[in-house]
Amino acid sequence: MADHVDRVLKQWAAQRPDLDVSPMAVLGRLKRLSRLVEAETGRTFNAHGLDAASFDVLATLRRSDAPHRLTPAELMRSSMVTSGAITQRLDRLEARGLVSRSPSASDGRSVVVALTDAGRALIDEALPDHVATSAGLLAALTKEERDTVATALRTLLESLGDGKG
Amino acid sequence: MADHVDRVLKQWAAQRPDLDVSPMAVLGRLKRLSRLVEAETGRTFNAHGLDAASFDVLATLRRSDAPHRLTPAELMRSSMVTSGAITQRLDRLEARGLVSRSPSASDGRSVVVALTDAGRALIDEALPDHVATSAGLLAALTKEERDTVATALRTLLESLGDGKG
DNA sequence: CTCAAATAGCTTAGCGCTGAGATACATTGC
DNA sequence: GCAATGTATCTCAGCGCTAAGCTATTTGAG
Repeated sequence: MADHVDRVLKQWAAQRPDLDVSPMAVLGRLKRLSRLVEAETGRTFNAHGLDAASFDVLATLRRSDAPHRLTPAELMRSSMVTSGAITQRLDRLEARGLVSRSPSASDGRSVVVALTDAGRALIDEALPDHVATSAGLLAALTKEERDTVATALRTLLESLGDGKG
Repeated sequence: MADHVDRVLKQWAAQRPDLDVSPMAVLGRLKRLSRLVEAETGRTFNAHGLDAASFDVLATLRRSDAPHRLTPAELMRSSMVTSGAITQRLDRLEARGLVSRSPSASDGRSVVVALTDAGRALIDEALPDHVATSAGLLAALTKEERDTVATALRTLLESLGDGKG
């Protein structure tokens, strides 16, 4: 029973026995799994005329309190992409009529992004599918295993400063 | 004690209590952690004049049996990127004199990619740094926790077909 | 042997993101 | 009140990747 990373670790043990490459057992799998998960969830997004970037923005708006409005700066902090990326994501979503931009009343520099009715309808339609896809991706683990992994990943995220950012 | 994903889960519980979003406790953290790890390891690569893509190719060659030769197709299967991406990665590495391409003796369609002396020197210099960075990223977990996570991630990868591919 | 199907590698248009920088407005310290 | 600093958003050139498609070669079924 060996996955790709097991083979990689074995190769390193043969070629560089002086190095302790055990961190790769976690980080190598994290990277590969992340890619596979992105590919699979991406298919669900596509089925609803979306991609991961658009879904990310719509879902972030949707889960914020009604009336589902956030500024580009808030979207940026939630998404881990640069301000330029948010501008472009919003350009695309606005062109499709899924979000609206209006000037902020309280801050002359800022903009308020809101879900339109069409945007809200689309994300509410895509969400259950996305959740089902996500559950399917984790089906190989028991609930206890999922909790253990979630807890460990949270510990790592907190140690890296995610949570205050 | 709450990280970004805890807040997201709480928002979903308030906005869509009908959905079981618990898979996001794992997948949301996987995504964020993956991004943070990429950013941090990327800094180490940069410090050696590399990026993740170049390091990936050089490391894959380096850990294969001496004389560290692989075909583009083998590099492609190891890296989870398309053949076009491999062509371009090799173009860049070849231009810098870090790898060489020569026609395969046994298959007229194929090419053999080899680490040059300079390429091998560079990857051998960068590797210990990368391993140290990787270990640092996991410092918040005990060895037992790291093993538990690695095992769970392997289970997931195998369930998704990684390992036979 | 032959020819259709599979495989290897390369090409290129288009895409989303980054990084650097510009502009406008807000806040802070004096 | 005002200058200096910080913040919010947008712009855009450049980058690496994908997807689709091309050529050349190998494989395998009949």
